[in-house]
Amino acid sequence: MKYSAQNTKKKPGRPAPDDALTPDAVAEAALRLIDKVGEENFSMRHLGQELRVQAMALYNHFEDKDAILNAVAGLLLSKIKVPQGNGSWQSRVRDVAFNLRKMALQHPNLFRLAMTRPTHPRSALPLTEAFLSALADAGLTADEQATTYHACFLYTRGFCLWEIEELPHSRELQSRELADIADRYPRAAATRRLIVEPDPQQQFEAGLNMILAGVSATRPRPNKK
Amino acid sequence: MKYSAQNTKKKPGRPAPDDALTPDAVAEAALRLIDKVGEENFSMRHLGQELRVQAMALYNHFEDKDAILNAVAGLLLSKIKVPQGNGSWQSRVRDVAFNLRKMALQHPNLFRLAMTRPTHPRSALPLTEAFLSALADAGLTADEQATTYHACFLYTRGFCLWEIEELPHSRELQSRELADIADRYPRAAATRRLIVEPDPQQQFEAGLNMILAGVSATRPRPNKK
DNA sequence: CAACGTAAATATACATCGTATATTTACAGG
DNA sequence: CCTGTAAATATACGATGTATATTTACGTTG
Repeated sequence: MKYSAQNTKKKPGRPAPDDALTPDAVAEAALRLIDKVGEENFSMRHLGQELRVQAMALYNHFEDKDAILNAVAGLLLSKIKVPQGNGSWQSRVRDVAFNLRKMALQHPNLFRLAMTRPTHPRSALPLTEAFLSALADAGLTADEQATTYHACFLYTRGFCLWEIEELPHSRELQSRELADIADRYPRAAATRRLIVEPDPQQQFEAGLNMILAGVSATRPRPNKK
Repeated sequence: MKYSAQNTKKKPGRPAPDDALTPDAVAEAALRLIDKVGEENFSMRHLGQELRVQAMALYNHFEDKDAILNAVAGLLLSKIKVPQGNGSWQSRVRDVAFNLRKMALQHPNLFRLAMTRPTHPRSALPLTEAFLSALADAGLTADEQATTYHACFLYTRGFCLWEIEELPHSRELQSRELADIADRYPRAAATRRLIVEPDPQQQFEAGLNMILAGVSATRPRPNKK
């Protein structure tokens, strides 16, 4: 079911000011389209059609497709709400991580894009800052903050990508194959079920808690706020 | 610089048994090719040329391109050596993680493929088993093993992908942009340097140790071996 | 040993993709 | 009003994955 031609018979040439595209409009439309159809089904022609425009018109506003994807990534990151800190530093770290995961679950087709693009350092800064502000309150040195932030972020991102992209496939794995596996790797097969079957939210929280416990263990007397 | 036609003038028809392709030969060639040129420059025609064969010949041995990529992923995973356990459970977990990272650094163009494809559960089993055997010796319950394994694995994979795919880009970020960043997010900018500049090996180890410390903290009295 | 079915290759073709280039149009500034 | 230019269309090219048709020679069977 290819997207049909829908009789776009527009004359070439400069459009009326109100009908003109803007980079923002292009980026927003691209975001909505990818959200709907996934990145692998997103093409310049497809996006053009969504905007009632030929594909090449988009190149007046963006260098190439890559630039559009970068813009989409930045746009999505800018929409993540970062909680202003209340409560213990642990619960603030958790809040940030939970917000990230919430975005992942709401926009599974956009999450990888948002977390992967080079735009990332720039637009993810509020998020980073929220993480670090919590870790600073834990009394960590700058070095420890860096390591801890990195570990928490990588874990959170990795878990969300796993939950979105791998868990669904894992769940439909044939029991035939599972039996085959269980023969030679009994422990791995059993563990597989313990990872795939339980509530992901709890799994996520348990892993994050483990990291936070490691932080506390390394540095047993944090500053009281 | 497109790969040139190199005068492949072979007659159609069934080849001599010695000249015939095999699925294994195709998968190995694909692995080598992707290792060299990266997944995004890997095409059926390109692979065919490597094997002195038209692209369509490959479809006699694999369903489609996706199936070839799956085979490559499995092939690479099967080549990872898993250390048989010596030393404390912590050092055994570290060994497995280090082996994974070693493979990542040796084959940066193949690592994402290997870690992403659905083949994963099947071929990664020896690796999983090695992780779990160490965690079992730590005295963890099956549930705890599952959570811990998952956290360690996600962290390791996430770190390696970051090191391979993001760190290089981060390092060439313009100082102009950095200054811009430092104004509004001083903490994040400072942390960025602490993450991007130090030795990745030490960073990786520090993060992993943090997780392992969390495990020990949660369960302070492991079984002695 | 000849006939034949079929496995494994080539040959050709198509839709789709990103995008380079050329053309067209209408607004904006002198 | 004239004109330069911004923003659109139109067209075209090279790649890509792969469906389909064709060709060839191996292996089997009479």
